[in-house]
Amino acid sequence: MSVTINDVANEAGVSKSTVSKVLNHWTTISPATVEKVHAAIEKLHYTPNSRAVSFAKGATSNIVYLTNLEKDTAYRNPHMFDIMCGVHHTLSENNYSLMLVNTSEERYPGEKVSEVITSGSSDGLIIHGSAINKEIANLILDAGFPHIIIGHPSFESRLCWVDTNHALAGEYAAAHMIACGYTDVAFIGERKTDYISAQRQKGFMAGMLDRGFHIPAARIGNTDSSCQHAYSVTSDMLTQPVPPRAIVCENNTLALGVIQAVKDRQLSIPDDIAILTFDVYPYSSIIDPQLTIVDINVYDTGVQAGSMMIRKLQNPELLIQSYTTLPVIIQGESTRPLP
Amino acid sequence: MSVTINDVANEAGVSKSTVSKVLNHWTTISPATVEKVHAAIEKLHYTPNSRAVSFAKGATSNIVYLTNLEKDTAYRNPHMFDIMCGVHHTLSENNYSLMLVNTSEERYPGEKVSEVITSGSSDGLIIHGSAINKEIANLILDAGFPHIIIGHPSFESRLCWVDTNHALAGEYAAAHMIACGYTDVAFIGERKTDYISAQRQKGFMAGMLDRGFHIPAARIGNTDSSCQHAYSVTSDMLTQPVPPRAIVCENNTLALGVIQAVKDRQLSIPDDIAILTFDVYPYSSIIDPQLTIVDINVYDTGVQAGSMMIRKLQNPELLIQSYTTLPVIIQGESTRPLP
DNA sequence: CTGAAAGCGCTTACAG
DNA sequence: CTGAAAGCGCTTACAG
Repeated sequence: MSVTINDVANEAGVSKSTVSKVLNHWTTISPATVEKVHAAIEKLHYTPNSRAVSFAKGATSNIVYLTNLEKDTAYRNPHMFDIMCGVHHTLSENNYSLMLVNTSEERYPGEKVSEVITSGSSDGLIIHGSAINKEIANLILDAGFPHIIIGHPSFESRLCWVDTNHALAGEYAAAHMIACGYTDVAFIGERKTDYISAQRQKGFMAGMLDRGFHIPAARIGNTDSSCQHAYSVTSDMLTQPVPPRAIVCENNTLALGVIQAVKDRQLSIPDDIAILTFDVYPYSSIIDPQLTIVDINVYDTGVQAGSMMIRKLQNPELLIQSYTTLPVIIQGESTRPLP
Repeated sequence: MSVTINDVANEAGVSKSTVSKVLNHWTTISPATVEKVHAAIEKLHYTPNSRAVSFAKGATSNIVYLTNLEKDTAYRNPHMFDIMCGVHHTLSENNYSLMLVNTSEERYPGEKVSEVITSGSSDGLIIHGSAINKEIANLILDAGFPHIIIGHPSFESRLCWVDTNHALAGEYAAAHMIACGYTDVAFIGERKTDYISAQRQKGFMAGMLDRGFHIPAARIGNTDSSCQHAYSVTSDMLTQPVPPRAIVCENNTLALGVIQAVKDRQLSIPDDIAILTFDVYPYSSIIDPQLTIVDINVYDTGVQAGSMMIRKLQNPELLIQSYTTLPVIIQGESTRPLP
């Protein structure tokens, strides 16, 4: 019923080996033959059966995006999908397809990865940071399966990963504040155990120190990552004899609390207190005033991960462990150079 | 190198046909044989090669989720991913995988669908409303390819689709308002040409009328879908001699403008003006006050679409055109029964 | 530069 | 209840 390589071979008057070689861009076929085969393909509207190709080649041209998918992930963590879109973009350009696999409903840790590896349904694995754990790490390392992890794993290993440099983003925040003329800057972050928050804080403090400004402990506020807690921590800070001139908020949710605290004390942004935060978030656009943001282009992180995967497939020995995407400053109304 | 069906057959002392039958749950195999085969599979850690299975069966156990993916879709339209998660959940339960395909970078309309259909890389197509058009419709109908479209297509056809009943959601809004005792209720919607907004408005007005309350034209505000425009339309409405007692906002963005307009006139919510909107949105949680919402569980819509696809695969003749997921009221602080 | 032939690892009529 | 054999539609050494 559907057109096969044999039909094309007959139509073109060549063997199916030759058709196959044309399809796979072998350089040993004469231009005239290539021409004939293409004409036959056009005429018959032939498309190779991808199941047969996969089977014969022993490869799928498919990559799995492994992640932890809960019912409301789309709202709580849109970044995960933005990354996925970036990955998809690059793979698609390279004629790879992307299959979504969810680790959240596994019967045992590593179940899905085992399946992917042993069933041969995919040539490589891109693993979102939310899904990685030791079981999975061991499975892919033992099998030598091509993989890229998005986000630096929390444990040492020979895993391949790409990540954004959160400490660098913290430095960008410091540089921006100093450039505006703010030298007395506070930092409101998450719990001290939060990796990203700690990195950003570290980078921020180092960036300030490099430029000659030491941030004392009193200017650092750690929260339970709720808006409410950010509000109270900020309120406390603002009642100190000398309040800070500017505040760096580690994320948009904290920023909401910080802004409210500033407004409730009748202080104006940025004239009394300047504010900066990290990451464009779903509700960034409706925060009043529009915040200055140190943004990480996570779509680009996905694009990078996709490229790395393509490189791995060509050169499986490659050990990739790198910080890729650079932060970028999105200027809002919440910071302004001092006169 | 890797374990094949022959290895299992040897280990179990049966033919590979028999192993295959055990794998495919044929009922004609004796319990003793099944036992032996399972033991061999366990011992050898055998997993069937999915490429070979696909090829031999002529089917992939894979479904494509076709959608329009732009760089910032994850932020602008998280619903699309929530639906996708629902689809994935159901398919995964039924041992189907989900492949993501993007229509936004096609060289011509229908390119991706043609590829999917003719290459046989997938057994069915779930199409997000953002990706459907006449070209695609014709391709899948001509090929008789199993498909489910999420969202009622804007043109008549024999396509299979599932959708949520937006008019019904409008009725829910009316019923809730009446139940609270609000009878003079305004509706702020998008442009008149917006399908979802028009459906919600229609259902709302019908719901009010059914309960004996006619909504006059002066109580309907159409906007260009911006927060700002919602603000001005609402402000105008509130300066009328008799302002409405409650307002139904067709979406969260409009609600932001409406709330601001109400607050700027020193009116309190819900004591002076009650407010209700549709859909849980990324920033719903930070709107002050928390709004009462008529929500459509779009994850469930995805789940339904997945189930329908499974049914279609079993019975390709099935014509599915149905409204599935029911709306649900999420009570917030912006409406309250009158004393 | 081209083709005949083996083979990829399963499934499934068919025969027994 | 079980197995031998053909076949799914390609790719790829190999020979010429």
